Amino acid sequence: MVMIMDMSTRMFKEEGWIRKTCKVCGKPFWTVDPDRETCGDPPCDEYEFIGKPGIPRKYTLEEMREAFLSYFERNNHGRVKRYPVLPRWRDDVLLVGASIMDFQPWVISGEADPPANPLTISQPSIRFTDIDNVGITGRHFTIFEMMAHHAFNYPNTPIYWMDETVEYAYEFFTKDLGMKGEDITFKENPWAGGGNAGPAFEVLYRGLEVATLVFMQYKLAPPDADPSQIVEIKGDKYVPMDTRVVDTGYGLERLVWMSQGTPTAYDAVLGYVVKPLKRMVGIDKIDDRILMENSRLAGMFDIEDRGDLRVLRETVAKNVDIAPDELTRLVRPYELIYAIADHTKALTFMLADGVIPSNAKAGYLARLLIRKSIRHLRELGLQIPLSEIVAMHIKELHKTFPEFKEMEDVVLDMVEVEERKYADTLDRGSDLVRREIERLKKQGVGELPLERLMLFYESHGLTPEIVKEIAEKESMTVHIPDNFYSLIAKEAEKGSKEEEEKKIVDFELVQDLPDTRTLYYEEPLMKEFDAKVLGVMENWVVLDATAFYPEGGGQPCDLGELNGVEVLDVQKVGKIILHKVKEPEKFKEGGIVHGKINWERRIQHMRHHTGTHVLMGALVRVLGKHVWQAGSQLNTDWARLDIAHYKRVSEEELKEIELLANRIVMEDREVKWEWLPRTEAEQRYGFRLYQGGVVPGRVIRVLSIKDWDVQACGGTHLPRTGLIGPIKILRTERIQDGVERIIFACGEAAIKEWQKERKIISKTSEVFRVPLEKLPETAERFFEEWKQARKEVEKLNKELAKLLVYELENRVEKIGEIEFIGTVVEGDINHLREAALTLKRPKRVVALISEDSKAVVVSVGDEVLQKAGELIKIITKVAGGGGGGKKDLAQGKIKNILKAKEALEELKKAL
RNA sequence: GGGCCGGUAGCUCAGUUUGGGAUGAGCGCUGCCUUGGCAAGGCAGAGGCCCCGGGUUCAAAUCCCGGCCGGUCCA
Repeated sequence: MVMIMDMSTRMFKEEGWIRKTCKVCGKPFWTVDPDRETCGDPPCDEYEFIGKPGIPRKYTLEEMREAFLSYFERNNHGRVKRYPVLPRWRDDVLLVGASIMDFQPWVISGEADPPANPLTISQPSIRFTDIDNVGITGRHFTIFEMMAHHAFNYPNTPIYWMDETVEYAYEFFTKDLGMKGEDITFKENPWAGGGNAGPAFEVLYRGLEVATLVFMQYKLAPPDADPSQIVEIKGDKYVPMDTRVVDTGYGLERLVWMSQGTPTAYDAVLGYVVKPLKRMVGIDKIDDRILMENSRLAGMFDIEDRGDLRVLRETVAKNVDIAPDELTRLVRPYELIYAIADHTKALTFMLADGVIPSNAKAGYLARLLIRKSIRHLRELGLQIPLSEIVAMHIKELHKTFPEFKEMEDVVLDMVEVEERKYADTLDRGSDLVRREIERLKKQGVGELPLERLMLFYESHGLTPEIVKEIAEKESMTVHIPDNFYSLIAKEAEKGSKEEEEKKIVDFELVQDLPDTRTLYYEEPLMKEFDAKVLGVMENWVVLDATAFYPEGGGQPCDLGELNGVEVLDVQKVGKIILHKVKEPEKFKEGGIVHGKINWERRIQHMRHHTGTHVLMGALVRVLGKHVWQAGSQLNTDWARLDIAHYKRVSEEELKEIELLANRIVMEDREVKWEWLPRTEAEQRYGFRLYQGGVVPGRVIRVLSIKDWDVQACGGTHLPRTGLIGPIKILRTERIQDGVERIIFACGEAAIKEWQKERKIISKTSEVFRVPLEKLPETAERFFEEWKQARKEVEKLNKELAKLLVYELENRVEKIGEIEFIGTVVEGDINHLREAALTLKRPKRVVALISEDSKAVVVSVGDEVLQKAGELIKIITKVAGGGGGGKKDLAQGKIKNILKAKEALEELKKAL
């Protein structure tokens, strides 16, 4: 069944709107203008506001945002602060690309309350899909603010739906902004994405899409869905949702642009970067006519590769009657400046919100923006640091986003570090290219093969443009195909393979049992307890209550015994806890059991867990607020904490962190935990809560160390930091670009580490027979002397070889024309080879066999017909072993030294 | 998370394809010669666990497997 839906809203009926079909694209749309024939969306219509704004007064970004938010506030919507662009509350997307993503999945599923309902927000959103269009089309951004009003219609509490949504939009546009109602069209265009779908309107005005109104009411159908409920949208099967959501998106930048009528949206909203850059470049002033024609046509284009761009250039050039090359020369600097302004803005948000540049995930996207921007600056011939441009954004935007000021130092440092890294990459790369060219030239190749070009990009980060620049200086031609990057993508596809699915044990049997009471939360120091058996499945026992902590959140499960029977594993399924026991037959439903926890193990887990939080607080304070937990794993005798950080942690910093963490221990601070509704916890403590990753559930457990650290955490903790005992940092590792691993030990484990270290040191000093403090210099001296001795041996070997040579010179036998030296001597392979090579003469064959090392060497002079590699086979054939080599020298080893003489005789015969 | 590239003298790298010999190259370093002094040049010399571990082989910098470290592209 394909979705057919009546989309005639109250306003359309009462105000006499007409439903028409676009004569170009064939899609249905609503208008009050009886003469209108097209839907209003490019390319069916083109921009009509360039040079003649479609909104009576000019708005700045701040003014437009405020106009929108306050309109909806006046209409009973709660105003909500923006969310970070790095979505800490979910792990299925890298960046926030729409306002609705703030409320997925918890609010939409009903597990968390919306911060207000209905609500209004302006959410900075980042999308990379159109990155190649940015700067060129005039309307695409990698970052934009999606202004929105959302209503969450939960099953029994409807807020509002289609009628009201359309009316709000229309009233805001016409009354508050003064847009002309007859030029507004509502185009019907069902929407689907992120597992949800529903009918939607695109709101179009003078050739520009200014808003999208989505009525989310379907979700992807589960495999067991009732067939009568299924609807099909854009080829996928959906079923109705319990919660229907009004999901709108108004383009803040586009509305500002509409009000200013500038040639591009970038001029309207990024002037504070665009203007100074134009000044610095000393850009040619272009005829407005060319600029506007370019914008008008670019607005209808979607650039996917260099071929598309060429078509755009040719079309514009024809219309304004200049050569395409001339047009490119004029327009290109503008495009570069626009792209830089946009990219650095997206970067500012990402870095300030905690993205660390790296070679993976969101961090890679940050690096991508940095490198693209640097290349654009190069192309412009501008030699200013990228951080300077980022600083411009912070200066402009901190009034609206005060958090930028707080992060400024770290953000600018990250950009500088990245800039240096890229400079290194380019330096290394251009050396590589030059060497490769030299090689190719020697082979007489005049053009760089495509395969090399791709290798330079994929393995060394050199774009074809940069390679071309270097190559042409060395007079080597380079041809870059229009679809270069598509070729790379294809290449990448070949390598990717399906990921193996993790196997989860089927615990469906426990579905009907009640939730297990968690005694380890109620009484964290409980070592023994009594409970009732609710069920036994295979070798798993379920109780009504337990003090056994099940594996989770990086903390391993507790071990111990139930009624004296060993507990091997403890797992959690939903809210039911299962104990795997050695002898399940000893348990029966309804029985009472006495549980005993292996306390030595558990207390170490608690020390390490609370210690992790203490350490985290120290890391943030010493390294900066960008530091986030990227994972952690506790064990009995050590623990590790992975953190996002953009450079290696220095020895100095480590000392400071360790000291600070131990001070917090010694201050014996209070550790508290409480259960809070998700939204309330987020609003009180911010997203810093989600250090340990996303936590599920309507209420979440918040763990705080007084004035030091607050996190959502389900682990078991000590009530005071003093109980942790010493915290000892063992070492750090860089597990990935942008992620540092800190390995440490707490409590008894820390003490054991110290004892282990002392043992290593005392053992070592015993070996060297010197006091501890003399160890470094002694080790160094020994190493030096060892190297010296090795050299001495080498030298002596050469001396011995000389002696041998001297002796052997007298043992030449004549076999026809050929001189032959064949004898059994002493020495290792190096020794023999040295002698054989020194003895080599044009008409001479030398064959030496070592008595002690069984090594064989044969050297053959230039004027001898046989090859050394063949001659040595004669020896190994007789005396066993093997060997081989080239024409003039062969080496090998024999098995039977007693046959050495016989072998040499055999060889002699062959000459 | 996956793919690709790399790790040899203090530094930048040849050599790895096809296993056999580190005369390795340039820069830097030390000494001497030339010079009034400097720049520069000439001569001589020092400096290598060929990333680590295992395997194959008579033989591994070189081939295979594993690990560590660095770089890079993609999602």
